[in-house]
Amino acid sequence: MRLEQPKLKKHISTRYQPGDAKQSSACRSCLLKVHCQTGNPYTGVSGYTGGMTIQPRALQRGEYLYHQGDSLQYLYVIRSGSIKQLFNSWHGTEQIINFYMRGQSLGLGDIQSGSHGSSAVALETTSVCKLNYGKLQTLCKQYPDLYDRLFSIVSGEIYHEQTKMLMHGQKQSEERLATFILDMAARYKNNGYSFNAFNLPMSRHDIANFLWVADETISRLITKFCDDKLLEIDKRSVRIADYDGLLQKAGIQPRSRLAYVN
Amino acid sequence: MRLEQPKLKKHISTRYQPGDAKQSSACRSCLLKVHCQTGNPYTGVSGYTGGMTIQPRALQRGEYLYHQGDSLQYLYVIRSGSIKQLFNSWHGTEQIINFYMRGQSLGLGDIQSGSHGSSAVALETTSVCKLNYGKLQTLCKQYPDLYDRLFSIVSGEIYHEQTKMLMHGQKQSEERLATFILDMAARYKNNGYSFNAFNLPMSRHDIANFLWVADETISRLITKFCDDKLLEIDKRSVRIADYDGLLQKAGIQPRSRLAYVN
DNA sequence: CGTCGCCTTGATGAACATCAAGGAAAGTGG
DNA sequence: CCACTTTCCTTGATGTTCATCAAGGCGACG
Repeated sequence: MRLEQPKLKKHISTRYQPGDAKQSSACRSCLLKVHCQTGNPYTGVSGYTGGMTIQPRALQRGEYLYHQGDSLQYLYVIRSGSIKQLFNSWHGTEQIINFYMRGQSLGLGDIQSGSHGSSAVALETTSVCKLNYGKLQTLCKQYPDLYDRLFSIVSGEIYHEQTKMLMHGQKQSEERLATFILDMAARYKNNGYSFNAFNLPMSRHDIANFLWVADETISRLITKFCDDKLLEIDKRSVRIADYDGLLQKAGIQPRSRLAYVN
Repeated sequence: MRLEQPKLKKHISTRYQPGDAKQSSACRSCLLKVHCQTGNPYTGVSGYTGGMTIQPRALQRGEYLYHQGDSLQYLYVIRSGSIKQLFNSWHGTEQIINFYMRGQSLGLGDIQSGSHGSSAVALETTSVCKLNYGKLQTLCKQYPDLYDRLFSIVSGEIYHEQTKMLMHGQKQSEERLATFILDMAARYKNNGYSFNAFNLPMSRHDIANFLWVADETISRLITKFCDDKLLEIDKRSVRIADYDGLLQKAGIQPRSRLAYVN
């Protein structure tokens, strides 16, 4: 009794080349994934996709993707680089709520209210795809499978937020920092990079703000971790020297929930 | 070219009586809302609804609705009572992630993984509606508007989680407790109760756990708030004596984001 | 070279955890 | 009904973690 859904996969097989370099790792976890035509030869064609476009200009360090209070026009997915999500309270203080890295989506928490409840600022040169939310809704009506996928992603975001809570709930700041570093490592690993040697995109100050400790405390802890031969850090480049030791400091079991926070 | 959507409102007008007492305040924010037939005379009829049913037996204090690790079968909406969401870490400690009160949904963060990442325990005698997730998906395919509604709710949950983070990010435990109490007040108000006199459903121990402070600290702060004429507390019954004073202690502006945390 | 931003290190003090003891209310069994 | 335990909460004394204040190092950049 129902009309058949448009045959999505067939379209893809003719129009979208999975081998396309630009579609690779950053897109694996993207919410539009199979519907996306950015970076493939058919970008210009207006068809069943068209919701997703690459933001033409990359953001520079410190630049805002959107401001707290802006109305929600787009959702964003990070192609490369990283972004901090921050909340400005009325008495002028800033609180970093999240760090987003490539493949992650921004704005999902602002759908209900229709406006951005916090700001997004690039930590480094960052390129994003943007996705008109109105068009996304239309697209979803056409392809209910996309709805399911979106659902899964948004649900995952809740899970992620709650897991982050667990990290912050660790009372010792030492535990929190260790968990944070392990989480960063896990994220780099997820993106196909080395998990035991990477560059932190954020400043010490940002880390301190995010972990709710004083800047000086982060500094001290980092030197302590180095003294204890857990890490080797030169400015923002990190090498994990003793993974198990870090796990122990973090007080977490290898494959527990906290092993992947952000 | 597309089949018409089933005319939902028509069905409702004949089958569902909005005046039904059992459908009142607890259901206002429920995710199924208009699709729900619990508590109306047609409950037994298998029709386009049927995803949502009332859990026959109410939970008693301390009873588990589900356990961490259980596979996700249902989403739940609280009809009356309250529930704490808690995470058990491998070294045996418990961390309360959330308190849920009537009208709120449980399990949304567990959709992606397909299993409950934390447990849900009743704080008092609690009645819930349960909602088979598989059926919900089917229902959504039939009524895309339901999808949009669900989406909004899940997005709101992210927003809510992030706002909770802001509360926890307040460094002084005094601020956190004040924010917590104001939040409880706001929730009672939302449910149609008095906002300046209510009963806390959770123990001091639970509050302490949730706010990441020692039990003794909560005790001391409460007596301090009473001494300062901000509150009058007898066991679990709270009366807010000085609302503005509490706001000031919490360090928040009347209608700011933190005014409604949970 | 000087200035600025970012980070580090040291000294001090405050907030809060921990340890310890006891009170009040509620349940339990006689 | 009364002892009895148990749970939950309160209050006090002490110690530790971490914020704050202060100073200086170091690379980047003009």
